[in-house]
Amino acid sequence: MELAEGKLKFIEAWGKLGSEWGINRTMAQVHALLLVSPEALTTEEVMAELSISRGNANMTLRDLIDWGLVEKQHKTGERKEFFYAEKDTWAIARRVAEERKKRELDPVLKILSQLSEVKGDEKDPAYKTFKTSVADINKLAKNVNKTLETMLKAEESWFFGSIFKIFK
Amino acid sequence: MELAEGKLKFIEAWGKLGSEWGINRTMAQVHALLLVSPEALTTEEVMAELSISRGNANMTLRDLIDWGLVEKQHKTGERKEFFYAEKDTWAIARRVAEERKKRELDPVLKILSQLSEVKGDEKDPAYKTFKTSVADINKLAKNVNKTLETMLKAEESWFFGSIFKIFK
DNA sequence: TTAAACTTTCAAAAATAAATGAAAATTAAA
DNA sequence: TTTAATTTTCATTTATTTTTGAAAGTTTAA
Repeated sequence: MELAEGKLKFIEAWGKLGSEWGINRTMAQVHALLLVSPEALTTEEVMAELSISRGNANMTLRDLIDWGLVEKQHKTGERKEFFYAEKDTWAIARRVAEERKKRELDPVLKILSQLSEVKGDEKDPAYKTFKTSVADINKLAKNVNKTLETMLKAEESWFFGSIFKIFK
Repeated sequence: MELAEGKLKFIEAWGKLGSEWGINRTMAQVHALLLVSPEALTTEEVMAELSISRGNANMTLRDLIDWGLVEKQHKTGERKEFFYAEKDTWAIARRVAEERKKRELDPVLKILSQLSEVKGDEKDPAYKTFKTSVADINKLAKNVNKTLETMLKAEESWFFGSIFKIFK
């Protein structure tokens, strides 16, 4: 396979994966494009490579910056802004994990703890099932939360190394 | 908070979480409803509780069965079908992990291994960056894959217990 | 200043995903 | 069988998400 073809395949695959995980397809594609670009790209270049509009490119790049996955660069003598993607995969994974934890897991943990307070008739099967399900999910969510917190602090080799040491 | 209100909050939260993770909101809500129901429900009951159409209820329930999260039950003397959700949270997490691994991670691993074969000019920065990014993502994906495989085999207490023993 | 280069915004359009509901298909009791 | 109950299908409709593109805003060089 040629580089050009591989690049297209990579962008396509990353976009598909993103959309399956609730991330806008175009955003994932722009990220993929920047990931395989040695140099920072301009908005124009992103627009041209992916055939997307200026507005779309601009908003998507801004979102990627908000996620901490891309940074703006300025080149001396150049008026335009350049966009460069963080290349360290483990850092990317941590950024995504951190952001989604903050946006999604933390709110869910809050709601679950409220739902743990629901009072009712201990004889009522509906109440008992509710209680048990909420308690179980709460326990799992807290374990996931603790694991993520560990991951956010860890180096990749340490994190996976330690996991596999245990489960070998 | 009352049971009725808590139930609504739970269904709403589960639906929102689902949609953030690429799962149809209604499907997550039906799952939530069944999770807190001590008894198996009929299609009619699901339709009424969530105010959704027959077609939607039918398709959603079928999808949940495909995911292995819900099973059909038949009651003697009853013509209708009843739907019951697996209540063991760890089993649910494993089912979801297994299914998404199969549907999403496995195809990505396959593409990444193809992309590892891309040939090009070692002096070309575009080629070098492509190679490095693909190799790094491949490594991470394989580690995630191994961790998932471990999780699929493990008991919850063992899995998290072992992780926290290491990271204490 | 001013004017060209560049970035951002956002209402409208297009694309995509999900839901409806009535008809067709299936099932099982009479 | 026949028929009534129940489930499934799927063309249409509705809702949601994403993209466009032109206008407004901003920046910087002359």
